[in-house]
Amino acid sequence: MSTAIRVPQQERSIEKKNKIIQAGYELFSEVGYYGTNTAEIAKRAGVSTGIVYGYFEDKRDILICVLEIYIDKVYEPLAHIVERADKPINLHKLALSVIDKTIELHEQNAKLHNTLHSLATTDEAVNAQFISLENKITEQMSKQLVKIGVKSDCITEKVHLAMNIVQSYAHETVFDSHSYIDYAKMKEIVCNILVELFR
Amino acid sequence: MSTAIRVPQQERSIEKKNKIIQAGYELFSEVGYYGTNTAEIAKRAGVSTGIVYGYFEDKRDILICVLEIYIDKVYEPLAHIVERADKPINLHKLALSVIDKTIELHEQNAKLHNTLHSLATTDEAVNAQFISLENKITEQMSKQLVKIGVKSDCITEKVHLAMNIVQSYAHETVFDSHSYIDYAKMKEIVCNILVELFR
Amino acid sequence: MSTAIRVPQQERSIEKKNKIIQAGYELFSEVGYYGTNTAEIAKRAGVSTGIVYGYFEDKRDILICVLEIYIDKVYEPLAHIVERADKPINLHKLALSVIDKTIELHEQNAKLHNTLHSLATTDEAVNAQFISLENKITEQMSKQLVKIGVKSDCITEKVHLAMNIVQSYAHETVFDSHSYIDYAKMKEIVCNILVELFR
Amino acid sequence: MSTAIRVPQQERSIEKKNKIIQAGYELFSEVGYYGTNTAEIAKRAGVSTGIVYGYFEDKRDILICVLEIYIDKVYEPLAHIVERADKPINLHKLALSVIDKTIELHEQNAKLHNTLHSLATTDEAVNAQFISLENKITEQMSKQLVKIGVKSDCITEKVHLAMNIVQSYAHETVFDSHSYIDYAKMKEIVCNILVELFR
DNA sequence: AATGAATGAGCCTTCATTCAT
DNA sequence: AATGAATGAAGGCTCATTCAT
Repeated sequence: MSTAIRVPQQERSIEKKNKIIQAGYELFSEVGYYGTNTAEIAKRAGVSTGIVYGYFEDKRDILICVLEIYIDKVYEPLAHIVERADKPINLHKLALSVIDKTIELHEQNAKLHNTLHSLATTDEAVNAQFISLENKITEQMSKQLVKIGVKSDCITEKVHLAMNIVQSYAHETVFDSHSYIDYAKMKEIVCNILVELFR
Repeated sequence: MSTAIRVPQQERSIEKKNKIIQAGYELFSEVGYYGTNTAEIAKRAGVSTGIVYGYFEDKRDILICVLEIYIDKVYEPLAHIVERADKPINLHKLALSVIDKTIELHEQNAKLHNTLHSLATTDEAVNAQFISLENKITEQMSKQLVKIGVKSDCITEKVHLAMNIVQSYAHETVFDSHSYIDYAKMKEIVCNILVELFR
Repeated sequence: MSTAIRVPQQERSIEKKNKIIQAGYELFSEVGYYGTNTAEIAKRAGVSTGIVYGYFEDKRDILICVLEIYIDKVYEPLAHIVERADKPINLHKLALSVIDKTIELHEQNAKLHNTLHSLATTDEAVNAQFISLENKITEQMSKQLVKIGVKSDCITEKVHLAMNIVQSYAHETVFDSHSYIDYAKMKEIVCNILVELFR
Repeated sequence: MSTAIRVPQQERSIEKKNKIIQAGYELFSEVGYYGTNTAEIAKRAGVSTGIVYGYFEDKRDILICVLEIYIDKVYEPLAHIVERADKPINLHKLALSVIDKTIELHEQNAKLHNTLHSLATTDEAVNAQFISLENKITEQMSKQLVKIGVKSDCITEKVHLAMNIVQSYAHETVFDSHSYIDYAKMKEIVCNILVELFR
C-alpha cells in the first residue's frame, strides 16, 4: 500500500539523503527531537517536505540515521587515538588524549547525545545502537591495549568502565559547571584513576 | 487574567495534587514527557482534565513537581547511608552500600531519570534542579567523610567524581546489559576505585 | 431540574446581587464580554463562583442586568437635563448641555456600549433593551420639547435623529481622534444642526 | 521556528485563501467572531482545518483580512458616487444617493460592522483600520466637494460629521425599527441637514 | 445561602504524513 | 523523482456550569 522507501543508488539521490540527515543532525542538536518538525528539516536540507518521505519511512527513521552518523562521529576519533598508541606505552599520555578528545566531542554533540539517549529509553532500536557503539569502542580499545602490552585481568570490564568515567567527566566539564568544582584538578584525578586501572 | 493556581491547604486537595504528580511520575517514566498527554495524566489520577490546571500552571509545571519528588527519592536514601557511616570508617563497606543503593534507585527511576535529564537540555529550570541535586549530594557527602576522618585533598572533586562513577556503573548494570561484561567483577573494580580515591 | 433562580428579598442578598452586577459592569467595560469569565466576576464581587448561579441563570443573564443599569446610567442624566429645560427655551444652551453630558457618559461607558451594541446583533433581548432605551429617551424628550413650546412637525423623528447625531459626535470625540478634525468646531456645527432642527 | 504563512501566488491558492476569507466573512456576520470557530470556517470554505493555518497566522488574522475586504466593500461604492458627482452640483441628489447607498451597504454588512466595531475596542489593528477607512472617505469626499465648487469652511469636519449622520440613519433604518418613527420622513430630514450643511 | 473544587465539552493550533500535479 | 499544498487527528488549555459539603 505504502510506497517503498527508495534506496538511492544514484549520486544525486545519495547526496540529497545525506543533506536531510545532516539537517536532522543539526536541528535535533539545536532544539531536540520534539522541537524539530519535518518541514523544517526539509527546508534546511533544501528539499521539499514530500520527498523526505521518499527517503525515510518517517521522522523516527531520520533519527535513526542521524544516530548512525553521530556514532561514527564519536567512534572514529577515539578509535584513531587508540590505534596510534604505541609501545612503549605511556598510559598517562593516552589517558589524557582520550579525555581531551572526549571533551571535544562532547562539546560538539552533547545536546544531541542527550536527546538520543533519552529516546533510547522508549525506542528499542535507538537503544540497540547505543549499546553496539559501546561494544565497538570497548572491543577495539581492549584489543589495542592488549596488543601494546597492557597486562591486566578483566580488561574488558576495565575499558568499559574507563570509557564511562571519561564520558561522565566530559559531560560534567562541558555542562554542569558546578562553581565549587576545580575541573582541572578533577581531570588529573580521572587521569590517575585510568592509569591506576591498567597498570 | 489567568486563573490563579490553587495552593491546596486542605488534605483532600493535597492528596489530589499528589495523585496528579504521581500519575505524571508514572506516565513520564513509562512513555516519556512527549508521549504523555494531560488527559491521560488526569485519567490515571482519577480526576478531570480541567482540574489539572487548577493545581498546575501547565504540563511543564507537572514535570517540575515530578522532578522535585524524583530528586527527593534519590537524595534521601543516599544521604541516609552517608549519615550513618561511622568511625572507624570502613570505606569498602560504605562504597558497597552506596553502589547497591544507587543501583536500586536506578532500577526504580532510570527511565524517568533519562527523560528528565534530556529535558534539562532545553529547560533551564529542570537543569538547575539537577545541578542543585548534585550539589546537595556532594556537599553532604564531603562533610560527612571529613567528619569521619577521611583526609584527602580535593575531597569535593573526588566525591563528585565518585558519585558520577557510581551512577554511571548503576546505569550500565540496570540498562545496557552488554553480554561480554561481568558486572559483578566490574562492581569490585568500581569499589576499589572508590576506596583508592579516599585513602 | 435546575434550581430556580432566587429573587432575593433580603437586603443582604440584594446587595450581593448588585455587587455581582457591578463587577460585571466593570469587567465587561474593561475587557469586554468574551474577555471576562465568571470566576473573575465572582472574585471582584467578593463572592464565590457558585453563588453567581444562585442569582443569575447564566453569564448572559448578568449581561442583561448590566445592560439594565447601563441604560439607567445613560437615561437618567439626559432625562434630567431635558426635564429642567424651561421657558423661555434656549435651544442652543440645551443642545450644548445634552452634547456635553453625552460626551461625559460616553467617556465613562463607551467600551461597554460597544460591547453591548455588538451583542445586540446576536441577542434579541439585548437588542430589545437598546431599542426600548431609545424609545424612552425619544418619548421623554419629545414630550418635554412640546411642553416648553417647541413647535415643529415630525418632532419624534427629529428628536430621535438628534440623539443619534449627538451620540455619533460623542463617540467620535471620545474615541476616534482623527488628527485632521477640529473637534471644537465640529461641536459648534453639531449644535447648529440641532438648533436648526427645532426652530 | 513557526511555520511561515504562505503568500499564495498561484491562482488556485489565491482562490482558496479568498474562499476562507469569504467563509469568515459570512460566519462572523452571522454569529460573530466569538460564535465562530476555525473548524467551521474551514468547513464552509471547503478546506481542512489545517490549511487555514497555512494561509493565516491565526483566527484573528482571518478577521483582519475580512475587515480589509469589508472596508473595500464599503469604501468603493461611496467613493464612486462622489467621484461621479459633477457640476452643476445638485446637493440634494448627491445626498440622496449617498444615503441610499449607505442603507444598501448596511443591509448587506451591518451585522459584520457591529462585530468588527466592537472588536476595535480590544484590538488596536482593527481600530486603526476603521479610523483609516473614515479618513479615506472623508478625504476623498472633501476633495471632490471642493472640486465641484462647494464653498464652505470646516469642510472636513462637515464631511466627517455628515458621514456619521448618514451612517447613523442607515443603521437606524435597517435595524432598530422603532414603530413610531416614520423613516421616510426622517430620511428627508437627514437630507435637508446635509444640504444645509454644505450650502 | 454559600463555597470553591470539579467537570468536560470545546477551542485554537500544530504537525506527521499523504496526494495531486 | 520532486514539489508543497492539503489533510485531519491529536494536544494543551479554558471556562461556563454543576455539585458535594
